[in-house]
Amino acid sequence: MPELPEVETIRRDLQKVILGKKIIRVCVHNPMVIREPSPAVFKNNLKGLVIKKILRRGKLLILELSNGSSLTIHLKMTGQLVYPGGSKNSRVAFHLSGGEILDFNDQRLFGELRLVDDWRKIKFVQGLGPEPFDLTYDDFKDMLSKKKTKIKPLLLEQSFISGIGNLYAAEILFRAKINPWRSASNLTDKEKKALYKEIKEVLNSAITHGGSSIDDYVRLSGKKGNYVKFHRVYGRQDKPCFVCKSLIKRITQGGRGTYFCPKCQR
DNA sequence: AATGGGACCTGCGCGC
DNA sequence: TGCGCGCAGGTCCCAT
Repeated sequence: MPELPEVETIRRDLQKVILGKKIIRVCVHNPMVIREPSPAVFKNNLKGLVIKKILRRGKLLILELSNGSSLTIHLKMTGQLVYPGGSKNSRVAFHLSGGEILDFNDQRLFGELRLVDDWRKIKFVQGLGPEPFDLTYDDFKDMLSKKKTKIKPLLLEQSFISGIGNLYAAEILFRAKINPWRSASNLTDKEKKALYKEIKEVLNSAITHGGSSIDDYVRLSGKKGNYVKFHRVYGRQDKPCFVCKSLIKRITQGGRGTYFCPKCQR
């Protein structure tokens, strides 16, 4: 489940190997993942364009191209980018100059590829909240005080803050010692400060270690990310807390699994 | 505004 | 062995 750290890891990986390469040909093996324009136009218009810049906004990957348009990629749950690729199971294969292939794989077909004139105008992008690393503490504090929502679902809201998903929300709240049921506006200043600090630290550390390879996520090379060994709560239901030995709980909030330590997180 | 549910998909692990 | 079911969670959409 690629979240900000996984997408940023892929962005950095891509930057090292495909920047400046030309898209020679696009093979669409499953048109479902191409959301705009039509698959035929998508294929045709990408041909001959050079990859000029590789950006990330929230969990969205953006490849800016030589004619000013952009290829945007949302991996959703099971999307992967692999290079050098060439897998028979890929959904879309981008043949690049130099002879190698960039594969877009996606088991569950939730992923979204778009070719757009201006990525900033995509509805999804317009709805995104601030990037965690651009956010000042004062702004964050204000944002929290205006929300009565439970803090865990709030962290998942991309319009509130962009890039955090189910896994990192759990890890961040554990490290900030905040119970997932707490209301955002009721957090103490100390808790808000801890939360602000842990959002940056957890995401940063996860990027440093190449993201968390659970389920389908792999880096561009196909290798796994190493952050799973730093997980404190995610996926650790009924296992002892690393801090206090209480058993980690799994509850459901807004239809999503939430892992936490009932003793450390009050 | 907050909250809950279903939809999109598919493979996996479970119980029978 | 094999079948059906629930589950995983990013995002959108609808209902309350």
